Amino acid sequence: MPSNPTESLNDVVGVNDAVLHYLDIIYRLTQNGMPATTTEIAARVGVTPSGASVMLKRLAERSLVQLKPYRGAVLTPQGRQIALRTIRRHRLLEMFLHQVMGFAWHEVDEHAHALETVINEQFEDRMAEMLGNPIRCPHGHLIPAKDGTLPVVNDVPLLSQPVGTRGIVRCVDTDNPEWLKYFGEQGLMPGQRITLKEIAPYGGPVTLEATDGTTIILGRALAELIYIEVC
Amino acid sequence: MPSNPTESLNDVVGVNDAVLHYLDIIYRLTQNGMPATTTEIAARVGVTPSGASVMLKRLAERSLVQLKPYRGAVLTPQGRQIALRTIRRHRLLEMFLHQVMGFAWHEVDEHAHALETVINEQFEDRMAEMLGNPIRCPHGHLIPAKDGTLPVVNDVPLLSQPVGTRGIVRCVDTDNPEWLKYFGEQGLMPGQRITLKEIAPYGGPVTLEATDGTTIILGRALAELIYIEVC
DNA sequence: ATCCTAATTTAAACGCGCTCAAATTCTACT
DNA sequence: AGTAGAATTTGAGCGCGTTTAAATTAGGAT
Repeated sequence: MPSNPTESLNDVVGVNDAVLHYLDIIYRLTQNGMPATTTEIAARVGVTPSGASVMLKRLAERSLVQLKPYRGAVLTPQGRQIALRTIRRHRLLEMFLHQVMGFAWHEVDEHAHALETVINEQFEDRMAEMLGNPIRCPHGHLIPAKDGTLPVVNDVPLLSQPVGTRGIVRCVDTDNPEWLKYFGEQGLMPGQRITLKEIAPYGGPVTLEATDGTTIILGRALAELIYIEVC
Repeated sequence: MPSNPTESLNDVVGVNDAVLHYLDIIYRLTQNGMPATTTEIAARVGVTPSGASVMLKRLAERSLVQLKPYRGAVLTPQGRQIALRTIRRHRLLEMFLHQVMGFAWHEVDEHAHALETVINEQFEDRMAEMLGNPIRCPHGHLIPAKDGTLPVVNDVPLLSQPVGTRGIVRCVDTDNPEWLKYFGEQGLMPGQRITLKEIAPYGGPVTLEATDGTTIILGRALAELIYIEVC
């Protein structure tokens, strides 16, 4: 039983759940501009490095990734396009699960991951329509358009800004449910207006102030996940 | 990558998408009280009879079906329970897709089929809650409760009734999208009040009258799919 | 009772994604 | 430049669901 009953782009080369998962992960890992290493990919997919190595070779044969042996992998334009479609579906699903079905923002990633490779284009379109073509998922990640283009935004890392900066939280860049839950409890989610009050030296805590005057103190690791739009 | 990230009942014996699909189909085929034959099962799953035969043997080893060689298969209590859960999810999904997402009733089966094995219990519960614990899918099929029990209803086959009977359509027993579309165009869907006007002899057409006085003439094959509650 | 045909099962093999163990290649340090 | 240690790839093999082709069985017609 072939597992993936999807359309168009997919069956060009016999793409299935596993392939989509790899492409998705490689896309994320290469967003910093660097090739993704076999070991990194293996860790994310939850597989032995040797297993990932074999799979990467297959993806390369199908022209979905560009592979330099011992040097890591990058997506080809075709691979990137497929990855972007999966990511679009994932983030639309997260939005749908949150807005329509009322799941908490730290719960949506798990469900979306399970569903992203089995829904089809009609389902994708219906969600987008119901949600008014959102450009961000609940965590603030950008939702690629159907043609693979990404919306242009002004997000900057909170910690790239000088103390005193005021802005609106736009993205909390993690899928970790515990962290998300904690962020939520602190009121730190997209839309929240904050002022950067203090950055303690030597990797120390970061102090923020919310609109209502509440003071929020975060460890450096968490603060690094926040992106804002300065205003 | 193991494909089925579900819970409880499933991983008792290593149940996955393929197994769920088989159990679902065997449940449907055995509803008439007769064992399901290998060829029937193979046809529904979309697989060679030999393939189905092998798979059935495996299901029997796992005590999910009771198999008499050359005589057909029946679900064990355990197999039936798993099948009922999949069917519950399938029909809840159909209801969700129809009521919440606005898909037409002839479109929902396809989507539900793709999703039924990947959603988890939390998702199932959320749908049931949003829909107010419905007991029927959009076509009128019964939705098993979480404990596997089926609601008790008074559905009878339309054609088991004498001419002149008045009743409410409760179930249109097909998943065929074209037929469903046609039924819908005739206004024949659950809830519609109808009167059985005439049954032409020798397998001829069946004449109905809707509440608004409209006359509907159906071929015998389609009429046999309709179940009503007499009133 | 026997035979024919259709249904079913078995046997051998395949594709895919995976693991473990061994071989290879890269990289950084001396 | 040489080499140790880490990363990566290769090779052998497995599990699962599948297919094709061959063997077996069931059950009605004669």
